[in-house]
Amino acid sequence: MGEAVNALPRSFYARPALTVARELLGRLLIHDSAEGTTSGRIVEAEAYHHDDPACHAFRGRTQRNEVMFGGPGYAYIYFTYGMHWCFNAVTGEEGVGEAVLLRAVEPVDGVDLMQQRRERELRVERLCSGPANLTKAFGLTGAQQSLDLTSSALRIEAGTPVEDLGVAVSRRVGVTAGADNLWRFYISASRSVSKR
DNA sequence: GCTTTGATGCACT
DNA sequence: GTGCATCAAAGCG
Repeated sequence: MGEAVNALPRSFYARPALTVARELLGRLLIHDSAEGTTSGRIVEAEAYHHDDPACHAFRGRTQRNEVMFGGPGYAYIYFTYGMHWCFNAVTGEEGVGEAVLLRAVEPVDGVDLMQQRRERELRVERLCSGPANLTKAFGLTGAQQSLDLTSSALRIEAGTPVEDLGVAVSRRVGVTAGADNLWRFYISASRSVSKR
């Protein structure tokens, strides 16, 4: 609990969102909470490059997207559709405004806790399949806003990077602006990917 | 201020 | 495959 020696360093995030999104696959997302620890292997991520109309930071700094400009390696968590939380890792240099949306992980530790939080879903491979499913199973809300992913209760460790051959690319889910960009990456063999 | 939209998930057909 | 719940932030004027 609380150990961050294996967490990916800030330099990992201080690169373009496109690069970081692909390289986050296979990594380990960990959240230590009062209820216990949950962790999972990242199997799906989308890049939101600063020069992209679909990116929350595209039109400049606002109260909502402030964290995206605060430097790489921090958690950007936002509320959407009136009921869902989504979790991003801020990427690029400070002041740029871009991030990677984590869309799905394969549960590793804390499966019982995830099932309690989800209440509904019983199949393990689907507990964190989808950006809002993931945040619910991990207990992530605005309370974790801007936590340091390199050294806090919410962090990402090295895990096992995937071979290029195991990575599939597609359009991002639910995006209208910049829809043609193939900026969604996922591990094609994983049962936990949210959409095919 | 007032309206529109959305990086969704789920129930239902 | 389709429709809906539900509301904060952005966009507009």
